[in-house]
Amino acid sequence: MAVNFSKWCMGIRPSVYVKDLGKHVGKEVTLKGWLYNKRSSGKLKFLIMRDGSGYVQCVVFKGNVADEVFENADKLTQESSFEVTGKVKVEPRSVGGYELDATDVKIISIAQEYPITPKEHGIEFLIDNRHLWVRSKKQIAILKIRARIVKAIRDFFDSRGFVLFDPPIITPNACEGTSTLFEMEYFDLGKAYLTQSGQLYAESGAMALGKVYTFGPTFRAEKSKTRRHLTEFWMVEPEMAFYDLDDDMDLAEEFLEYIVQCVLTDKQEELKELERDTTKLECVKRPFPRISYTEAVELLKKKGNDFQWGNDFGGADETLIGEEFDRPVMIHRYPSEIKAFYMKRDPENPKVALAVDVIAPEGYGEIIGGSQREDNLDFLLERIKEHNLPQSFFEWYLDLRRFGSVPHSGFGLGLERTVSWICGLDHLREAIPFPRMIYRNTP
RNA sequence: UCCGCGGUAGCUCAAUGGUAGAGCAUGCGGCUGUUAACCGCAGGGUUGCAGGUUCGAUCCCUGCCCGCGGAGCCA
Repeated sequence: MAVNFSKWCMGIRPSVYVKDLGKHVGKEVTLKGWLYNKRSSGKLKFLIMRDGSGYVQCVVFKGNVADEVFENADKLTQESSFEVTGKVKVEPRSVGGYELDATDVKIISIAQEYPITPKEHGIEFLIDNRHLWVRSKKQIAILKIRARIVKAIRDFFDSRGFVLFDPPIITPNACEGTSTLFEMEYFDLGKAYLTQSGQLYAESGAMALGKVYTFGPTFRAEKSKTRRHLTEFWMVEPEMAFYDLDDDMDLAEEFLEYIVQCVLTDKQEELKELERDTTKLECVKRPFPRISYTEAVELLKKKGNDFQWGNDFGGADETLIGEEFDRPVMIHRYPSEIKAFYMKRDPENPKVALAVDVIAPEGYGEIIGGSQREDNLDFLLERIKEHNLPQSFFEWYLDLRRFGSVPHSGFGLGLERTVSWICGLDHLREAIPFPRMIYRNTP
């Protein structure tokens, strides 16, 4: 019996995407996408199609097509979906360098009046329409760079013997005991919280697998209202057995260099769309400057900032320090009092912790926070008491010191801050598809 | 929570104590090379809400609501 295979084998997916038009010069192709913009000149229409992969200008000339085709082109409104068939030609006058000489235009769906016009809009309006705003050129460029950064992060660790180790999102207590967390009722077990960090769990993973990394969303219920904060953000946290603070810093700088160089190599077009000054990114090469907290305080004082040893740096302080260098700067050995309970104190100076923060250049602030972890059971018990943390919640964590404790270190990198810095954004809300902020959880 | 700024057409903004204006978007018309195209015409408004002052308030005053930016906290 004859079977009509074509009925089952042919879907509706496009056979050609805009980014590949260079391979089809002189040939007729059919593209599917949305109308980005339209200009018309009587008998001549220019349709700018976007299909997610790129943009191409399609020329519809009344004399060359059926009346119905020309009418279809006329009916298309901004963001209407359509299919266009035509011959690909090289055209320097056209954006992207190629152009489609249309022979057929099929309407898929006419868009209603599209709210995001080619003129300027306010940020509130754009965020209200975030689900549509992601179709805009700059947003597409940012989202593509974000995806490339995520791939660079995974590639970096996967190719260096790290194992992905997923921590829980729902936790029974605050990991570090400092931040305000999102609270929930967990059946009959009482209150539970959305995680603020996977780090403590990652330590368990490092004791099992040697080198691990966690990568996922984390949550902070702080009422932060600045361009540097989101309530939901992504963090990658490597954790390594038998790494001290120096090893930790070596890894952090190699990691950042790798991410930036990947974006520079693969995302030139997107960086250009964002008008990013790439010479600033090209500087991001090892070695990064390493200064102690104490040296950073002296630097601030020299710059006329009346900063007291023992305080934590604010955003303005970080910017001042960052300005001194053309690449990320690593600040290590912070006062232990302003750092988390699990950070190991420096045996040579117990007033400071073996911690490191990496400050991005150009005022982007802290993108990495890390440390060597306290591996001594007794010291860790002391810290937990000092911080007034409930020891019972940390028994499992203390077990990691009871059963074959080793020196170990790790750090956390904030994904959106990294995206924001590399893209040169002025607010974190554009670095994630759907930002969650104190006064906004929609769309 | 504190400090500062704002709310006028679908969007971005302007204006004056005396009938509310532009650009974009939308509709119609024009143009064979446009690049946020351009030109002409048209529709589109309870000026955030509630009071007060005034002959008259979008404008001045009071309160409230909403938003934005910054601080603290942090990635």
